Amino acid sequence: MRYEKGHKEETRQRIVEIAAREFRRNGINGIGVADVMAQAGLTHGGFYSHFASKEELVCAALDEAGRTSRTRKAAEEGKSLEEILRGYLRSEHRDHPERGCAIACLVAEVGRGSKVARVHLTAHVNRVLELIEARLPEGRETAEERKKRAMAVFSTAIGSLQLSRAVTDPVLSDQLIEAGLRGALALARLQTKP
Amino acid sequence: MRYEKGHKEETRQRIVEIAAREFRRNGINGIGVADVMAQAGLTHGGFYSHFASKEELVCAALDEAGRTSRTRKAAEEGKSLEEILRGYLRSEHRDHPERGCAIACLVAEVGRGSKVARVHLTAHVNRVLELIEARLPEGRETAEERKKRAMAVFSTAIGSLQLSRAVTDPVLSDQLIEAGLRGALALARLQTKP
DNA sequence: TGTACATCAGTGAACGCGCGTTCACTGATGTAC
DNA sequence: TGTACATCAGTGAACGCGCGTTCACTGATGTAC
Repeated sequence: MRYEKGHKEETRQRIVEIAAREFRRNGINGIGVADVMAQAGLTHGGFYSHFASKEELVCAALDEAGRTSRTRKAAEEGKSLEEILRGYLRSEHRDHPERGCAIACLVAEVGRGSKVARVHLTAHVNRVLELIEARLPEGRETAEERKKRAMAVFSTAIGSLQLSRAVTDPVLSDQLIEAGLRGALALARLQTKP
Repeated sequence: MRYEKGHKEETRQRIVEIAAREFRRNGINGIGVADVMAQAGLTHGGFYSHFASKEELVCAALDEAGRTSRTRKAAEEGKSLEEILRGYLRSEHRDHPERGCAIACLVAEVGRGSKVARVHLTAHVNRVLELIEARLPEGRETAEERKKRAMAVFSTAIGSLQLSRAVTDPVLSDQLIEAGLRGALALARLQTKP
């Protein structure tokens, strides 16, 4: 064969990594297949020997973003929930969506998109929720209550991050991040009642 | 003149209302100028006698969505924050983005878009935050603390609404809404500490 | 060892399509004389 | 009162462009004999 063994897999991986970055930066509609391929040093025609469609790339990119998520990495390193949330709700994350949380960048767009992509996003969401839940302080609550506590924490985090990115007032933007952090931390400590 | 006085204004208003609906439903990139005009019973060519560009329509639609926001309406009717949040975090709202919160639908996309559109979204965000803040239970906190409390409440609300829309598991979706509601209510009651 | 052939990742022209935008035009009405 | 002209919201063909996708092809290498 022309290329060493594993070459194609490496190329595919490179494409997926670039896509994961560019989709987060520009939105799925904001970046084209040809652009991704060019960034990988290839021409657009070769794309379809790796993927059946752009949608398939979207799914692979969502998985990749989930797999390499810094939140997950922090969790694996044994960081506490507070540390994880502080890593998530900071200006560096706000200013660099391309290497940040894919859910915050793409929830709405994926939500409007194909079922398959939504399934991949859902898997990612579930993993993050489990990760948060496992790090919640103990409490006398049911498993479902606990799960909902994690959901509220994560909702606060992605909501404030997104708002902080969209808003034009830099002071407001900073406040949103900080408010989100405090809120998420407070909810993590809290046992919500029905 | 061919048309009665005010005709053009009425047409423009019709276009803006349809755009506000369709942008929320499909995203800004998901609906074209020609489509909006067709829904208004017009042809696409006439669009540019009303607006200089699609971007201008986006701004007008964001303003319209803010102006006719059900949250704002509920607030004007004297509803409490709890009632407002219960109106926001319900399955009906999740299932009908087209007549719901434009911020939840479009934060990310507008955030990636033009400065002008972001300015209009920011104005909308500020109005919602003021509205929440004014309905927060009293507390011994600074004005800024209070404002941040409102921010955390709103972040939780839009975050959980968006997640509930994107996720494919209907049980999880319902849980996300409920968790968001409880979380937002808890944060509204809470005085977060620095 | 040398030659013919098979393989296959990647190329680049081409396709159809939808988009935002432009523009010469229409035609019903109001206005001027 | 009648005629000529001005107005202007809306029409629809056309524009250039970028997109996702297809496909015949290339050319370096491995394999068969």
